[in-house]
Amino acid sequence: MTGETERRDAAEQLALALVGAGMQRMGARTLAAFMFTEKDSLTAGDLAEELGVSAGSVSGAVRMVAQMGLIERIYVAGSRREHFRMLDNAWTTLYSRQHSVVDDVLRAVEKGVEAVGPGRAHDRLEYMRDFYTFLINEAPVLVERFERQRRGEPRS
Amino acid sequence: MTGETERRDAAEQLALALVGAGMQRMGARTLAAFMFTEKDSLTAGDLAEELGVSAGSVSGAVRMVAQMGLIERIYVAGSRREHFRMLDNAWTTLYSRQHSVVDDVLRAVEKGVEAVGPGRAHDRLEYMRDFYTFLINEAPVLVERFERQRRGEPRS
DNA sequence: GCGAACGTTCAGAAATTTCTGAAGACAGGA
DNA sequence: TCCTGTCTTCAGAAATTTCTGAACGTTCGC
Repeated sequence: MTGETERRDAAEQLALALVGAGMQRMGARTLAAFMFTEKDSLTAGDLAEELGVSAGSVSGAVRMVAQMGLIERIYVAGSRREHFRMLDNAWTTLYSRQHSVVDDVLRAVEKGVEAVGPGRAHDRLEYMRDFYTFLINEAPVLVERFERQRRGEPRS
Repeated sequence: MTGETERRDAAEQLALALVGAGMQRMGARTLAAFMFTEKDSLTAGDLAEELGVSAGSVSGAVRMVAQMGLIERIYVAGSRREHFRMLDNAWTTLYSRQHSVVDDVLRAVEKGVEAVGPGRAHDRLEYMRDFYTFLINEAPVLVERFERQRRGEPRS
């Protein structure tokens, strides 16, 4: 249907959008490569070639993305190289992870609430705290709802 | 209750957390300053002094934060300076804005779906597209629910 | 029109992030 | 044990982001 060039362009564009969303460049490109491959798994060498970067860069990027829980190492018999595969729930995982960032903000705000006496600032901080708390609680519910809906299950 | 130092420390900590969430440093510090002030409004000069940075930096940061819709210019009679105030709905606004970033990702993914023929990649892209579409749709609902709940209104 | 008070812009400095490539570590086979 | 293929680490290079400060605009009062 489409040429190799179009595929790569689309992958690069996705990577760019992910960078815009706050991801490291190399990690984003790695994830996009997994997104667009037809192969079962990719090795560090595959990635280096596909992305046109050094082995060192790939090593770092893969480590980061793996630790984010988006890809996993798999062991392929008869191959000495390490193979990686993208997890099915990578995107929902990524969404949840972004909420761990929200958690950091929330902790900072809670400290603020304690550090400030009554007044406008205190009120503002409480409002913010409440909203972020709400988000933290609702995010997993949202993801769960998506998954249920996708599996075609009836609403709980 | 607390000293000036504690207040500033807490503000800096919030700024740091916001940077972790992907905000520009200066914008985050500006927002934190608004969060922690007891004043009605702040001028560029106030911010420069509070944050210990140049007028140029403040100008850029204020522009960015204002354009994000988190603060607004207000006109104070008898003052030639421009005053700024944080909007009450700043945090829900910020949350919604983050979803405009999600929108960029979604567009890139949709392009990918078109650019790739049937196969694993196509399936993965579709799954991702569906999840991000779901998020885009649900985010405003979530915010609305928070606001209703906060106003103490009964569940719709 | 002129000066004072503010705000903005922008070129370059400073700081930070990102990438590379070479050296090293490690595992397996001979 | 030594060699080979693969992965990791890390110091420094390159690119990018961020901040400053000086020059320039604008507005207002006189």
